[in-house]
Amino acid sequence: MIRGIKGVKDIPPSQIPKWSVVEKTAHQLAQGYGFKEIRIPIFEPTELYIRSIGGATDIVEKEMYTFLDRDGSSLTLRPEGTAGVVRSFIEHNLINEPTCKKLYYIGPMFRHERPQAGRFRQFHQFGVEMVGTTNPYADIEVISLLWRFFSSLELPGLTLEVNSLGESSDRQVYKENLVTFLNPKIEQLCGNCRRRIDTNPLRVLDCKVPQCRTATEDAPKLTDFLSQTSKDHFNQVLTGLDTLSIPYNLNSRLVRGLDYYSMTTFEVSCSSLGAQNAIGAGGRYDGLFETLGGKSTPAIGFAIGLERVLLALPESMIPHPKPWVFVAGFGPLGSQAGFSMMDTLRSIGITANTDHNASSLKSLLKSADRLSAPFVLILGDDEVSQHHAILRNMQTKAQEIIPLSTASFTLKDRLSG
RNA sequence: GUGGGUGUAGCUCAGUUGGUUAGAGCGCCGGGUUGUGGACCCGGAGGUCGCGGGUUCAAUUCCCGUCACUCACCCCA
Repeated sequence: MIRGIKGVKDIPPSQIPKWSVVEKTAHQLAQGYGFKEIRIPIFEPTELYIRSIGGATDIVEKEMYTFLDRDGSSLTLRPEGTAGVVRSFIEHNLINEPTCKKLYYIGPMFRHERPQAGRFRQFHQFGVEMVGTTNPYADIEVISLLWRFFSSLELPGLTLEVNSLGESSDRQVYKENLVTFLNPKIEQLCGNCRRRIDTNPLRVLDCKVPQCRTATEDAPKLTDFLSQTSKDHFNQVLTGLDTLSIPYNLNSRLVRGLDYYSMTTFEVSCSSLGAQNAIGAGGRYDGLFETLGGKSTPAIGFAIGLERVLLALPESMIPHPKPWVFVAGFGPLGSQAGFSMMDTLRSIGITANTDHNASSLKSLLKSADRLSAPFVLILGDDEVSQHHAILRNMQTKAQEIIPLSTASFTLKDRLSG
């Protein structure tokens, strides 16, 4: 038997209704905010991700699915969406397209991690990118869409945390101060963090190891190193969130794991999720375009993990199936008539189905029951010769005799009621 | 990559202090006669007890290894 790949899941028919609500909500809300959908490739040159995400990050160091193409060039299955969108943006000069400054995507991402609850090797993200403006209103709009997506789906136990990483010059000064603070305390830090002092000192603040927490309690705060411009920007974002009544917590330790973030960053976590509780996150990445060889262009976006959204999705959000009719044609005349009736129904948009393995009325009804058909159209030889059919409501057991000539219209009426 | 838990029927799980034909519930198939589903009753199919090795007269049960699943660390959405 050939098994599927570890951490790569099938989505069985029973799960599709959940996915449909979530995807539909994503499309409708994103478009309602003026975002246009973009579909980018599932694999890209490896270099794209190394340069955008950062060579010292876990994603690049140990989680990418990287392989050689036949010509020897290195390709990578996308571990996230922003890099590809920005690459596409630069490559096609989308900055000149007025309709392309707000883009969204939905699709699979790939990271070689050890699977656990809410974490898979192939997982799906819904993300948006707003390109070309430094205006704080852009930040607010993006966070508002993120928050509205979750509240439309009625996910319980959400917390929004926000922080500002400042401009890269702010961060440079801060980093030096932080390293000076950390170096004397190096003995108290975990092995991971000792390494981080050189590679990415900001992440030390994000460490969950208790000793690291206590060691960094009095660490200098990034907020104190922000330039006036950064401070003003961040304050306007916070004021905007207040105006829109979006609840948030300030978290000066919130550091994103991808190197390209700057200024505003945010993360939504969900208390009903267990260990992997980050359900959506994002921030500004004003430097990424330049990093990838484009013109300096500010941008902000987020990504949401759809599997995690599904885990937290309340049962009540799953829509009831549309009413449909099971056609039970039996006997030489009945099965003929049933078959053409089914086609007539489908031609006017009524969902109709039957079971070709059932031939007696009993077995047909049994099959209809198992498919939880709300209505069954009974068509035996007797009915055909009398030019009518029996419409059975499976829930109430009520049956009515309807003329064959107008059956499809009667059906349409009954199903919509 | 590290650690814990689990692996018995299609599914959820009992069980065997090592001993002839391994159980339940649900599901599935058939029957309870002739054209009416779900309930009930009766019957039936279905398992190399994850795989490999070891100990033993004897292993599904004990030991070792391995693989898979799962949760957590880490990291992230």
